[in-house]
Amino acid sequence: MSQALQTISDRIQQELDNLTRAERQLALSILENYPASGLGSLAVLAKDANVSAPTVARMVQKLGFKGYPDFQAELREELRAKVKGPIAKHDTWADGAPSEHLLNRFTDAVIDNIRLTLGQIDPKAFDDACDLVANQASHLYIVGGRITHTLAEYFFMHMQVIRADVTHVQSTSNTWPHYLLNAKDGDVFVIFDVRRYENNTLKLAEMARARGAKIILFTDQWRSPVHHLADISLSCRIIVPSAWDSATTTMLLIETMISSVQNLNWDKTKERIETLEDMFDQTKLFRKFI
Amino acid sequence: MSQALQTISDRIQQELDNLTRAERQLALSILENYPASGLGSLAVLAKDANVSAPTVARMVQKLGFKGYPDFQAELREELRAKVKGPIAKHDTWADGAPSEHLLNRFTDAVIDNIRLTLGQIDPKAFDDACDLVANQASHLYIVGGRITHTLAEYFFMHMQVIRADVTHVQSTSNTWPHYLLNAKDGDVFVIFDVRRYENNTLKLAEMARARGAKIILFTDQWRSPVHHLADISLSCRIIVPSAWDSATTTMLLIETMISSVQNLNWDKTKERIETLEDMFDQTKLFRKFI
DNA sequence: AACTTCTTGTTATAAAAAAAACAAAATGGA
DNA sequence: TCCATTTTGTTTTTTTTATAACAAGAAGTT
Repeated sequence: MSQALQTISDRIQQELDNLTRAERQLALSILENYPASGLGSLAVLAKDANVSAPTVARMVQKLGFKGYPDFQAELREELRAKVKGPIAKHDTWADGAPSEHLLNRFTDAVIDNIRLTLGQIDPKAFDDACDLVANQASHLYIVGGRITHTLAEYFFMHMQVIRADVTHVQSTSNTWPHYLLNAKDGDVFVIFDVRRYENNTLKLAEMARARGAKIILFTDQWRSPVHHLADISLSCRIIVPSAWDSATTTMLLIETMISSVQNLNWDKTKERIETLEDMFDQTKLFRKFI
Repeated sequence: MSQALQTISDRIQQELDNLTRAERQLALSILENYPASGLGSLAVLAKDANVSAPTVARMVQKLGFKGYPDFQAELREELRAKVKGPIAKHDTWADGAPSEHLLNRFTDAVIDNIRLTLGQIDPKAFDDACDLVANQASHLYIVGGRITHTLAEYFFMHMQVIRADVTHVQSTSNTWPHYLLNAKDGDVFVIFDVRRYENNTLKLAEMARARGAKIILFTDQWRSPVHHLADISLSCRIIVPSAWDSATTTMLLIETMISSVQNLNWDKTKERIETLEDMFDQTKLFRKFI
């Protein structure tokens, strides 16, 4: 009955280190849909977490409950207290931090960026871009600038696994003209350029265009001058409460594109991925996929 | 799956007139502690409302449920949806694309990752980490692995501007032991390690720890083994509908930290940035703003 | 008042859920 | 590599839980 100072959620997180692999797997599954998942039957909870029923029973006992029913009773009590409690505990992202905390303000801004970015993106254009990137008939060049080169590299790293004929070009380097010598008609350039826009990148885009290459541009809401040359432009909101701009939304689009391209190329990529799975198997920290 | 537009609470209130005396008594009792009371056992609910068990069974059937378990299942589903909050209710993120489109599914997953990550982060720990990173008295080492090195570099790039004495170490490189020779007691290591966890990174962390350094770890929900050595661990959800894991949430935390550290160091950073801007202006690498 | 209909509760039964007992598998140390 | 220990899963048993069947009671009608 005595509603502890800490919630069951806190308690689980605190004990996370003392739990075994299967128990931790279960614990994370509970937290995933807290507290709803814990209010169903033991068997369903076990199944959702891909562990056996006794594992559930054992874990709740480890957490200090008499048994699963006792665990559920406290969960319900907690829910009851929360609903009754201070009207609508203002929804913040980071529990236990005031809404003025940077964690909350920053996250608000990023969610806003994501919403606005996705809201104005043309799905057709995005799909077209994915098709271009997935097309193994043409060479793929990935171009980043001073700030964006990490994003470019992240994209490059994944593309390298997914397909052949990928090159990472840094526009700030003075070696990039060499790469362009090899560019053929129909090749694809994925260019990253956010403010402050870089002259080198623009020059590179012009020359790529002149050689008949397709250009896909990742830029910000104000759009790099490269967008006049681009076949497809994807602009992301980058405003956050910081002296710097945010790359999080761009990252989201990049990752979505990676996933999409991977699907498009699945037959050809399969083996490469299987190798990757083998790598996962090597770590003993995860259960094999069911 | 089809979560009705109206909640069960609405449904009960709407049916209130068609219910008998005992049933109404029960209905009001349910609404009293909604939804917690409905998530317990039928018998307890009956007792709390001073009605018999069959009355409960009969009423939920009158409300259109197959039986009490069915009623509970919907209650849990409702709770689940409510916890996710209004942000998740966003039917589609990309206008003009069906909800099955990868853009929408991927964004859903990322928002979920952000929500769950922020929900379990300890703001105090985060602030402490920022303080450590901001402290210019100690040298700052930033460590990335095979996959995470782009994140590490992104963080490094910003830290380089904000403060002095920053080093970027790649744990996959075989030169990192040299860096450790210089590490002193009290120095700070920011380490990135997500699955599959890298042995090199663990070794590096052990040695850093042995030399008396503080360790801040960015990892995933399953937590790299480094977390046993870390003073502060920040774990991010990374699950997305893709063969790859998502770094977007980690990026969000990194950027928030950058912003926070920048604020903490503002007096000292101000000049650095101004100097840097001058240098860039002179090299004409960039266009002017806007 | 007596009959009918509708509501409610008690008891009995069937279904399910949780826990215990046991066996297999994985892990860690010598 | 082998053995001891821990962890995990399967099967069985016990308990709990929901519902069905039935009976008592209340309300309303003629």
